[in-house]
Amino acid sequence: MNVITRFAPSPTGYLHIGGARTAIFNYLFAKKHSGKYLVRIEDTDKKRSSEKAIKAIHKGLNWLKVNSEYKIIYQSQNFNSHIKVAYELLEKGFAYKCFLNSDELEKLRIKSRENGIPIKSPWRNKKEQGKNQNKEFVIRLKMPSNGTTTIDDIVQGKVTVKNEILDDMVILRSDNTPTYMLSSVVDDNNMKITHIIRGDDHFNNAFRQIQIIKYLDWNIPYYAHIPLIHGTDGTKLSKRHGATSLFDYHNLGYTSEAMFSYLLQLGWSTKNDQDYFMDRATKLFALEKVNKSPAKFDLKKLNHINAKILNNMNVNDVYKLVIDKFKLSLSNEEQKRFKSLLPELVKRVQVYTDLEDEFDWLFQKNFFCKDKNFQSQLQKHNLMLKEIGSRLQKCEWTIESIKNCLNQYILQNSLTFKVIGPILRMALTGKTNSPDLVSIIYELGCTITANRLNYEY
RNA sequence: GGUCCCUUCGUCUAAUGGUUAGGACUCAGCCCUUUCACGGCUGCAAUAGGGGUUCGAAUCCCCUAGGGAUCACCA
Repeated sequence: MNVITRFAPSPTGYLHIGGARTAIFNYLFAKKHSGKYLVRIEDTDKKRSSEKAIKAIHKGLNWLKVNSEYKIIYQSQNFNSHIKVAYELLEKGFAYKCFLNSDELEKLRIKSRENGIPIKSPWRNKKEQGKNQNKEFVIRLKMPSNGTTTIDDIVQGKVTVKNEILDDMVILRSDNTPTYMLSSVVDDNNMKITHIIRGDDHFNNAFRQIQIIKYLDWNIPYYAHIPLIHGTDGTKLSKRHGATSLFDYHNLGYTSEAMFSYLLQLGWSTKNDQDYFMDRATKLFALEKVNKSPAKFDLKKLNHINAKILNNMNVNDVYKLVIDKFKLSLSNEEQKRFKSLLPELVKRVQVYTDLEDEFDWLFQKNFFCKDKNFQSQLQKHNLMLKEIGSRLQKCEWTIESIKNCLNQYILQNSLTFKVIGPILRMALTGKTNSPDLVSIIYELGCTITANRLNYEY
């Protein structure tokens, strides 16, 4: 089979992480089967759609590297074909005009809900609309009233529903625009989508939409309704759970590789493999292995994956991420210093934006320790720092010599590294923890090191 | 409320009738160590509850409880 999948977001806001995961699944499934992966913007609701949102979605997809290589499809551009189908359904008797006004509809809705029956307009069985000819109407699909509908969903399994619970959904609005329920089905058919992979909040819709397909005798696609992502409290992920926009995670210092890997393993895995990167995932991905139950979004695990990825990345790539993020412009010397120290610094953060804390001592001219808590200690050991500083100035500038120089000082003064270490660290970095001191001294260079050790506190 | 779906350590999950129920994250402890990390090792911790079927059930069936999705001229 020639697999074709699609990711079909509605451009009403940013790309949220649930949508991002749906995109990943669609992308991977298509790649795995050497098929096509398409993106379709579902902008049937013009009032809620925006250009800005479309841009945000592309930005997100590009960042995650799951954008389509094919032409992006805009649903609104196919309106005419959708409308045509609505009238075709009407002509064939599978749909009907409904002239209910909003008050009448509201009453019907309340009644339906009380009785636990779906909405079916009284116009369903009226032969001709005669005097209503000029009134506003919607077109509703005439759902089968008996029998059952079964969908063999790749993720959810075989599910059967009684047709009597299906409501006569609106397929064409009174302003002559098609609804999502119609447009989506028509576009999927036109695009020859073979596998519809989407959030399971659409599962109920599938039983309604499939009726259109049956009436028109179109090919029924495979369905795979993947579970939603939940917040830590078990409810559908929303803003109160923290960032829900995919791109927020970029701004927070997560790599797209980490997001990809994490989102993918939220609901899918093979055996005990833990990290799935693009190339491996495309080989292994199988919809059948997707869990039916929703998974909770766990930032701690994301942090862990991100830290691991950051540490396995090429130094230049991490460097670039940080430079871009903070718009740093560094001298050659500073660049070299940063890159040399970066592998050690990265071990200490989970998101690369946390590296910002290191910028002061790394790049600030005339740096000195500003932390009040350490001032007295620095004053107390003023002489020691100066002595070490002057010894270092005479030292050949290699890691080995610097190390020897410090060791000599320790030996001659009957000290241990534990005694001088913390003081040196405060003077050089202003902090109580840092990478190895010898490397720091080496990378800072003789002049800067000496200046910092000679500072009068 | 109707309909549909779900339920294995706190979290993500493995185990498709036979395992001391495995791994990963988190947490705790230890080792390494000039600090903080990295890394390594060890530990805590689960089959929602109740009935069946079976020699044997996390796994199959039923009931209960809990959770979720959906019920628009939104998508």
